[in-house]
Amino acid sequence: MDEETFERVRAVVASIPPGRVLSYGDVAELAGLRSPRLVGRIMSEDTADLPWHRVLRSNGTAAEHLRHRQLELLRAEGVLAQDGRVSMRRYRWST
DNA sequence: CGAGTGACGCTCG
DNA sequence: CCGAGCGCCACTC
Repeated sequence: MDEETFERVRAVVASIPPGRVLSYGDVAELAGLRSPRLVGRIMSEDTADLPWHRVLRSNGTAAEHLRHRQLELLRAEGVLAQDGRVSMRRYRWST
C-alpha cells in the first residue's frame, strides 16, 4: 500500500458534499484505482475525520456492521433511506 | 506459490 | 428478492 493511494482515496471521500453519496466503485474510479475492494480496505483501516457514511454500495445498501450508524448519519444530512436502503439515483454525487 | 478473505461490483438465472 | 459466478487488489497464513 503506498501512501499516495491512501491519501487519494481520503481526498475523494472528503470532497463528497453533505447530502450526497458515492458508491465504492465511484470512489475507486475518482481516486484512479482499478478496484473497489481497495477502497473498502482503506476505509476499514482509518475513517477518522472522513465522511465515510457517504460511501455505500452501488445498490444503496451498506455493510452490516455499519448499516445502522451509517443510515443514521445520512439521515442527519437529509439523505433518507427506505427499508434500509438509500436511493442512489437521487443522492448519488455526480459532477 | 496457492488458498482464503474483505466496508465491493456486475451479470445472469 | 436471492444466490451463484467471476473479476478485482492487498494481505495473511
